[in-house]
Amino acid sequence: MKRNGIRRVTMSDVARRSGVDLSTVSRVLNRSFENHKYAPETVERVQNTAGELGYQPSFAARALRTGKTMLLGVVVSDIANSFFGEIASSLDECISGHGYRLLISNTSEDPARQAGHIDGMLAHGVDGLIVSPSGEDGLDRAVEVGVPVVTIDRPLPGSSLPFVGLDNKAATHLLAVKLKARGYRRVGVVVPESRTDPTLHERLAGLCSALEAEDCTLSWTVQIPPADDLQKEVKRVMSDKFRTEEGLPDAVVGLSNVCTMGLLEALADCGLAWGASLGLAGIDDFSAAPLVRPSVTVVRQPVRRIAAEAFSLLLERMKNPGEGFAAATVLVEPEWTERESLPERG
Amino acid sequence: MKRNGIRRVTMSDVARRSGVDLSTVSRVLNRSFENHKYAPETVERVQNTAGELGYQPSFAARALRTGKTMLLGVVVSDIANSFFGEIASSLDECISGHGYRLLISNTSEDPARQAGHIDGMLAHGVDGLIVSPSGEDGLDRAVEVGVPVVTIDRPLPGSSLPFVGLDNKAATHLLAVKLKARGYRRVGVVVPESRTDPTLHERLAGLCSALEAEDCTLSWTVQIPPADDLQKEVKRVMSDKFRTEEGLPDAVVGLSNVCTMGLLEALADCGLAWGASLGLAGIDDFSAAPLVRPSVTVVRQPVRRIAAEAFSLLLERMKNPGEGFAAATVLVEPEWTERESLPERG
DNA sequence: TTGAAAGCGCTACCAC
DNA sequence: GTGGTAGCGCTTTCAA
Repeated sequence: MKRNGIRRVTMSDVARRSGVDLSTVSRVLNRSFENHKYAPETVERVQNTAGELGYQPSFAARALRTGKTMLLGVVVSDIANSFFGEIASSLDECISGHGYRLLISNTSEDPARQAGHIDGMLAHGVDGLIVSPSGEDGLDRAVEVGVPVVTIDRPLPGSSLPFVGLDNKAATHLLAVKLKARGYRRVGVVVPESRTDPTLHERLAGLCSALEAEDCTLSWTVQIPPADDLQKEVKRVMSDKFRTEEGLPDAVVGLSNVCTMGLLEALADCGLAWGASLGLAGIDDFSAAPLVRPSVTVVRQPVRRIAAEAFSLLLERMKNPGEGFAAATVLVEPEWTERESLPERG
Repeated sequence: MKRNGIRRVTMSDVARRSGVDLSTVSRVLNRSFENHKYAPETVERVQNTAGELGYQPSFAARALRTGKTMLLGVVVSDIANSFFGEIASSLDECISGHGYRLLISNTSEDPARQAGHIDGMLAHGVDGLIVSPSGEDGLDRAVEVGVPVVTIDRPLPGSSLPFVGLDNKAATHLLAVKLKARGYRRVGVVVPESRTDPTLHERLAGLCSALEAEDCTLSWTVQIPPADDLQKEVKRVMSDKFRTEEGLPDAVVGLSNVCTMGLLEALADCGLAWGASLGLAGIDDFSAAPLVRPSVTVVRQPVRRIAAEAFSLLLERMKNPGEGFAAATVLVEPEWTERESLPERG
């Protein structure tokens, strides 16, 4: 193969140069010594010339032969979101040592784009797929061609795909218990309205019933319609609400990190202080949470664990292709991250 | 090719099913009609059967033949950093419509890992590479095999690789002028000490001379030694400094987003208010900047433009392989982002 | 312990 | 307008 006039070093170059057969080179370099006891001197000679020539295997050729590309597809809604950034970073760590590489794509919550990206990744022959699904589009194709898929962050409704994500029930329960224990009775909630992310409904429903169980009242729920810049939209809507409405609940809760950030902006915008007078908490951490004053108490998702579990599930499925795996759902426990915005109520 | 017992649909399947030759299918599906006027009915038949059969091209096979994989390698120090997250997201947007996919890797500022990742990406046959270099390791290999490289964020010292990044001179000049104009005379600076990122030296040197030109004084410079969690390290070091030292400068400046965030933590930690009494500004925006009170005025990097310029440079080089390109350096202009932390001095 | 050769799916050159 | 075919670089079965 020539590219730009520079011919890449191939196995047959190494073979010719070291006076052995192509297949010998292949076996030596792939240390498939199980069935082939090569003379130590042959091994050494081949390895040396490979080194001298600067031989690099061609994954494309290997993929064509073996059907394995050592490529993992990662499809998320927004890689610029710190949550997915950390997921990507953790996955990168997980795969090192396994020889895989990460193919990453954004869907922007657009099912059509998701389908396109999954199709593209399948065409590239990814060995496995980690998807934070914005709808079911494209996923069936993957299953059809036998590529293992693990979903993360939010399950795909009605699907039996393996899933790894936060235990939202536990998270909302934790939140409700803390709110109650600290004397907050009437709480307001803000949540994005999303057709593609059932997690948000789950959190909302979970918080509702958990609050009820704790004898607390859900003063109001604000659903933020989808928007290009969701955080700004939250700010806008909530600023309006804070300005026009009489009375505040004891505490407000953001059900996703973007929500809580928008909420923060709205509060500041309206000159409302949070903390002692108005409790504030969120689900999902964000980089500004420890920086603002009072700093924001949140229920954290153990991001690195989510990534690790997802990879391990995927690895298992890639190693045993075609096996019938039981539906797997790994719910990771939330982590209470105490900061200043939800103090004991005076 | 079988994978997991599921045979993928190939061109010859389509050919057989539609009663034409394999090569016809190839040409029809690749719309290489330039030299081949096919009968409309043939075209339609082929396209239909391809659709029915659910044919998906194999990029591996195509790559083996053509030497193009439609894969772009992105090597950065930390994909979890919002700067690189946005870069990745912007690139993802840029490539859509060009058919490329993104292969992303973290180096954690480790030259050895960088070399490993670049090698791996070359083995996968990436058509081009976008690198935020942590040293020169591995880059020569890419150049050797003729794969175009564009560096971003920080140039590789002594290298003629094309580069796209912030105009640091302009950024520090802007900062100095604003400081002066608003009555800040003595300024303290905090900057990470890095062996792999010349940008930071450049910013420091730039700010030094710009301040001098404006008749301002550099009260102190704190260099933060490399650490696992740099932000925490900044916080630690600066908290110490603020607590033990008498007197404060008129303003403090963080030379990277992580620095400014750590600075923020340190100030809060020491009960120091920024804004009116102590000016605060930073280079490089971060999500918490508009959220804290007073919100933090920064010199922003036009991230999306950096990504777009880098891609366009790369595209040009990929399209004209082997051409001798003049060394290209694209310096993008900083954007003054006015917020509250650097008011006119009373 | 090593060699020969088939063939993965595709593109592109040459024929007709 | 369409068909035939070589071969990209590699793994792997079969033979020796």
